[in-house]
Amino acid sequence: MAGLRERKKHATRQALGIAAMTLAVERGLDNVLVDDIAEAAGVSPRTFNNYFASKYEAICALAVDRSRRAGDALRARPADEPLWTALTAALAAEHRDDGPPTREWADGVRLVTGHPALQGEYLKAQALMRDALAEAIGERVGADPGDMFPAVLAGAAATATEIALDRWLAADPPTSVQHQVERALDELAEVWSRPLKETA
Amino acid sequence: MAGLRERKKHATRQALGIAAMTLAVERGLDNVLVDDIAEAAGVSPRTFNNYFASKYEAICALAVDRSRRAGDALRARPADEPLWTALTAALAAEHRDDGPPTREWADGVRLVTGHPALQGEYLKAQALMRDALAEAIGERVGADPGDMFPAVLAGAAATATEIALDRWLAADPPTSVQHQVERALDELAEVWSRPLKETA
DNA sequence: ACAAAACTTGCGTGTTCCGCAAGTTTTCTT
DNA sequence: AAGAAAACTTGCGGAACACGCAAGTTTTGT
Repeated sequence: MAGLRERKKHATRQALGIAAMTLAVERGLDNVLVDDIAEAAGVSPRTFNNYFASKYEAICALAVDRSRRAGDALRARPADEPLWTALTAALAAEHRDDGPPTREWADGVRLVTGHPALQGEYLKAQALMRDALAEAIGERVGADPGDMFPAVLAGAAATATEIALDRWLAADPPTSVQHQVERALDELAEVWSRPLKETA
Repeated sequence: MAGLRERKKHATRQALGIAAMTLAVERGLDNVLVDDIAEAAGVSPRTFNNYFASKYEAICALAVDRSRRAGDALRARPADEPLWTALTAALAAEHRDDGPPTREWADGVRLVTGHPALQGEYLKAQALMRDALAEAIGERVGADPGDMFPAVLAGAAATATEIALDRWLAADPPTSVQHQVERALDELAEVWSRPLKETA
């Protein structure tokens, strides 16, 4: 059951992350102070900085957590499944809508992916996802150390996911993220099949 | 000849970037103040912040500039050259050693790619490179708007370049960056040729 | 039940980042 | 060539931030 201490820590981190994101969406990024976030999460301002080095980091915490799960999601797929199937399923599962109402979530994503001041933090989350995926892919296919296949595939999948997110934000009428992710990965498979050296 | 104003601005920006990077390598990132950088570059502290929003941004300015050039480097290749040849040549050219002595440069790269506080800024530079390359690739192959080929290939090339840089930093005996980039891109071509859906 | 380890909190401080307004330099117009 | 317009630099001022430290509190392990 993972110890009280750890559960509390996790809860605080999450509370801070959600508070940060919510406030930023509601009032605009520049009208949110660290103190506000701390207060909304019910901890002291000083404690905020024990969890996050900046408010931007806090706002992107959810994205980071998702990235962290990506590797495990892939590992959770049955071992006899082909890599591509497993990868698609893992990424789709990770983008299932279960959290907050999609509308607010979309605003959050728009903020995080769109605001210049958050770009750095968001890119960290992306990079983490690439790394997590690459490691899991490497394990699954038993790639040897120097092989860049895992990193390249993970990067491509991350790119596709990013494009899927963009399309989802722009989609009218709205669609599910999951659907966009699946579609984008389909396209990725097609793209990958094009002979590189024969392209004019 | 591009106007005096613009030349001056460019010079200041470059001076600040170099000063920032040099000082950070010499003394360690935490022992460099914005004031130090400004003084070393011969401008007022306030002016520093007209050019960069943070000292981290200044330190990564060189990387950003390089990224910016990547797209043009590809565009500069003859139009009748196959894409892959042009891409390899462009990236190799962009990593020719011409700047400062390789040893100091390596320390700089190590700092920028290694220090946690700089990760965000460095990732911005990488992202810029992907975007720049993607755009140039798109133009070259005449991809239509929705096609994710340019983005995916640019991402893969960026990944390979990154790996090349890592290997270069670790190489003993030392090799040229250019060589590592060419080798990594060769490997990328091989990786890309693997059938995605048939991978176990 | 007791000690060790981990976490929270308030305080204090050095640094940062940016708005503002005045002064200077470059560019544009005629 | 001269004067107006636009762009850049600089100092001042202040709000916010990030973090070390030490004292108090909570959880954990024995």
